Amino acid sequence: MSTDDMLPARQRLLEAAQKSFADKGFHGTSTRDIASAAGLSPGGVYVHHRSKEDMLFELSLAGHEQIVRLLEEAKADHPDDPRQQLHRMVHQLVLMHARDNSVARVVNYELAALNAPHREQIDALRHRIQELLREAIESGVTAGVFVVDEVGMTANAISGMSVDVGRWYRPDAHWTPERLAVHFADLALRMVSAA
Amino acid sequence: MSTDDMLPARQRLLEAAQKSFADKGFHGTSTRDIASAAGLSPGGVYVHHRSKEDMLFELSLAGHEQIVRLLEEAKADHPDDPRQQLHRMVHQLVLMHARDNSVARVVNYELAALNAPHREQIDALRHRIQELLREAIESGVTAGVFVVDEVGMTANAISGMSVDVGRWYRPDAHWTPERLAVHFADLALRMVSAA
DNA sequence: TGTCACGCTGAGCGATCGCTTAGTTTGGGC
DNA sequence: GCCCAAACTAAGCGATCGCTCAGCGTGACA
Repeated sequence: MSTDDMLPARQRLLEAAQKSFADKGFHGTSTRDIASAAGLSPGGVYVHHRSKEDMLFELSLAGHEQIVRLLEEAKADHPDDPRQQLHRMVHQLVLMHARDNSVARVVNYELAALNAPHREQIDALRHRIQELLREAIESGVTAGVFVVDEVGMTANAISGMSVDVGRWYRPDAHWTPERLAVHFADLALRMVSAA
Repeated sequence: MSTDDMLPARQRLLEAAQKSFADKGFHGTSTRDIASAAGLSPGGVYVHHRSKEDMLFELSLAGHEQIVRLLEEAKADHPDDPRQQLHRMVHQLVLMHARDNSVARVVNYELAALNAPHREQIDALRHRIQELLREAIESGVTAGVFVVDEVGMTANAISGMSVDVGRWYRPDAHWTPERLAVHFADLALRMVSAA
């Protein structure tokens, strides 16, 4: 075991669930997997969490809120410079998807396992995320800084290349999350500039 | 039921598995789900397929081979024009990920459910796919047509935005697969051109 | 008409699933 | 020293899992 021994059991369970959901999927993970990874017996899970789906929701909610926060900060940091705003947004997004890669996977690939009310809450946050990206591009077009013929599609392409980092990225000394983030943010600016 | 009634049972089973794997995941799909969607009893699956994992492998293999074929055709169609070659590659890739979006999901998101020997075969095809994209960019750089400082990262960004289409795309009268493909291919060219 | 191969059913095997519950342990407040 | 709440275990519930298998029906061929 690691330093996780010192954390409260509730936290240890969430971290164990996070890891397992990320690399085996929600349905590929048993509550016994989670319990034993957290150093508890199978019944120990339910002292701290109502259900397996509830753990997924808690993790998914925290992950989505983190992304919304990052994008809103990026927006607030550069209120009058669309280029810097978009650059910072993509930088933060890619950084997060690389560095907290297991969080990113749960956020983007385990939505189908949420129940209906939980799914609705998450969908509202996802809508907000797309909206922030779209507005950043839109404002650059309005200011005449960006040249984009299809704002919505371009927003999807930029968020897509960023989100997909969570799928393929593996920690690497050469391709650090920071280097990736800078390069992807530069690419995003190319995507919104005239050819 | 649809016209699927006319197809041989083996094919019907594969199509049912495809659909279910795509929207509930491999572990979220039971062999009984597959059987009943194909109009068979639970035991009927094993007349035609050795195991559930074997069905996943067959689907994954066919999907990956389709992608390799599309990219190799794109390469052969424009052997001396890096811009047209890359444009065609991204166009084909996005078209496929939008149009055959359930195939794309199985291809990209169910790799972890494959057993070790099957996973190795698939990984070889995935390596080939990345190689084809990377070479297309590389040849443009060599020819002085593209301006790219990190070929590998750029290849990952371009394949990432294309692959991610499989995750979010839903059939839509306005955003047809064809329109998406053209727009994403244009964006890819922006990504490899000087700012 | 007899028969044999083949597609398929339906019962069911052993394992594992999410989750509950009775009971044990433990540590802080009186 | 006593007590109670909270943390946790071990056993086990009913359901469902992937998969097997004995047997049934049917169509092609002798």
